[in-house]
Amino acid sequence: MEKSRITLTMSESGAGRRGRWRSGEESRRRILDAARARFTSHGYDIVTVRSIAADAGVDPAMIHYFFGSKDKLFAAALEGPVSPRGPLDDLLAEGLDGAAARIVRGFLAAFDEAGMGPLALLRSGQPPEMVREYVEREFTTRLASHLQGPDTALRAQLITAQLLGLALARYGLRLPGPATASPEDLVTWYAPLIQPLLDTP
Amino acid sequence: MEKSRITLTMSESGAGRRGRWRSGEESRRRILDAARARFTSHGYDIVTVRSIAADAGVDPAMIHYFFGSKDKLFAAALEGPVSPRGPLDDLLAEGLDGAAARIVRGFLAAFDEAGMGPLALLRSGQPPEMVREYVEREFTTRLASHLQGPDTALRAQLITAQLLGLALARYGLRLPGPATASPEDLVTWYAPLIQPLLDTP
DNA sequence: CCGGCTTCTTCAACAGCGATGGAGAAAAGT
DNA sequence: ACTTTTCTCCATCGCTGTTGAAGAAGCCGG
Repeated sequence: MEKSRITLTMSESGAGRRGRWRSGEESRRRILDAARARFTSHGYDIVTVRSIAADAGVDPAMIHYFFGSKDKLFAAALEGPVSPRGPLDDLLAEGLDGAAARIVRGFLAAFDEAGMGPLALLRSGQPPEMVREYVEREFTTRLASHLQGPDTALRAQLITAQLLGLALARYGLRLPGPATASPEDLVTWYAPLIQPLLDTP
Repeated sequence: MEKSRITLTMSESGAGRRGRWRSGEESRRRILDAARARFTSHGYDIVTVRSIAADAGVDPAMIHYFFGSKDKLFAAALEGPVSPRGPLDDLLAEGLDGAAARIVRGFLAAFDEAGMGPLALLRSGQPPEMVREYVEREFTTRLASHLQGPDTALRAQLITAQLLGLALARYGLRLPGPATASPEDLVTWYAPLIQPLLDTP
C-alpha cells in the first residue's frame, strides 16, 4: 500500500490543466495543506517532514525543493491562516474601554479556530529570535501604538505575556480550568486582569 | 583529545573510596551535573544525550544504563533543584495581603537562579500530560488550597497562566521589556494583575 | 587462591530524523 | 530537433535516541 503511487504525476484532475506549467503548483499546495493539518494539531517536533510528505503523496525531498527546510515550511504553513494584525486593529479602533474583553475574546476565537498551531511556534527549533520578531511585529508593537501614557511598549509586552500564558494554559498544558471553561467565562475572569495595562496609569 | 580517558576508573580522589562499590555513583553524579548545566541553559531538544555524555566524560550508553531515557534524565535533573513547594507555602503562610507581590518576586528569583530549565519542561517531548501533572501537583493545587471563596481551582490555574506567561516572555521569547526589566519593576507592574485572583471576589 | 557474581563500561549497531546532490523524466521555449 | 526549465525520485550523509552484547573490575563464598 505504501509504494503504490509511482510516476503518475497527476494527469487527471483536468480542471486547471492549462495555464500552470506542470504539477509543481499542485504538489506545493498539497504539501502546504498536509503541513497545516499536522502542525496545527500536533507540536512542531512531533511532526516529521517525512510524515507530511506521505500525507501529500510526495517524496520527502520535494519539501526541501519547494520550501528549503522544515522551519521555512512551518513558517509558510502558519503564515496565511493566522495573522492577528487586521483583527487586532479593528478591535482597538473601537477605543480602549473594554478593549481587554474584546482582545481576550478575539484571541480565544482565533486559537479555537486555528488549533494549537500558533503555540507550536514556541517549540519550533532554534533560538527564539524568529518567534520574538514575529510576535513583536504582528502583535506587540501594533498594540503599543494604541496605548497612551508612559511605558507603552512594556505594557503591551506584559499584555502579550498574559495572553501567552492563557493560551499556554488552555491549549498547551491544558490545565483543567482554563481548558474547559467557556470563552466567555475566561473573558469575564481574565479581561479585568488585562484592562489595567490598557488604561493610562 | 577526545579518546584520552580510557580505563582510568577514578582510582584517585580517595576521599570516599570506601563504602561505595565502585565508580557508579560518581559517574551518575557527573551525568546529572552535566545534564543540569545543559538543560538549564539550553532547551530540551537542543541538548543531546551525546553532548551530556561528553561533558561528563562518559559513554552515551551509560546515560541509558543509569536513567533509562532522555526524558527520565531530564526529569531527574530538574527534580532536586527546582521545587516550588516549600517556598510557595512559606510565601502564602504570611497571608494573602500582598501575596501576589511575594509570589512574583519569589517566582522570578527562582527562575533567575535556575535559568530557563523549568521552561524547558514545556519543550520536553511528549504530550503535555506529564508537565500538567507536575505543575498541578507542585503548584496549582497547593496555591488553590490557600484561596477562599468560589472557584479556587480555576483562580489558581489562571494565576499559574499569568506566571507562565511572564516567564515565557522574560526567559523564553525574551521580549525586550520583560526580559530587561528589574525583578522589582516587574513585581510593581505584574503583581496588581494577580492579586485580584487571590482576593476573595 | 579461585571461580562466580554483581556492577560498571565500552563498542557496534539500529531505525528514524532533517537535509543534500545528482540522475532522470517531462513540459516549454527556440 | 535541441536546449532549457521545472519537477520528481533515489541514494546517501551526519545526526539523533536507544539497544544488546561483550568485556573489564571490583566483591564474595568456597
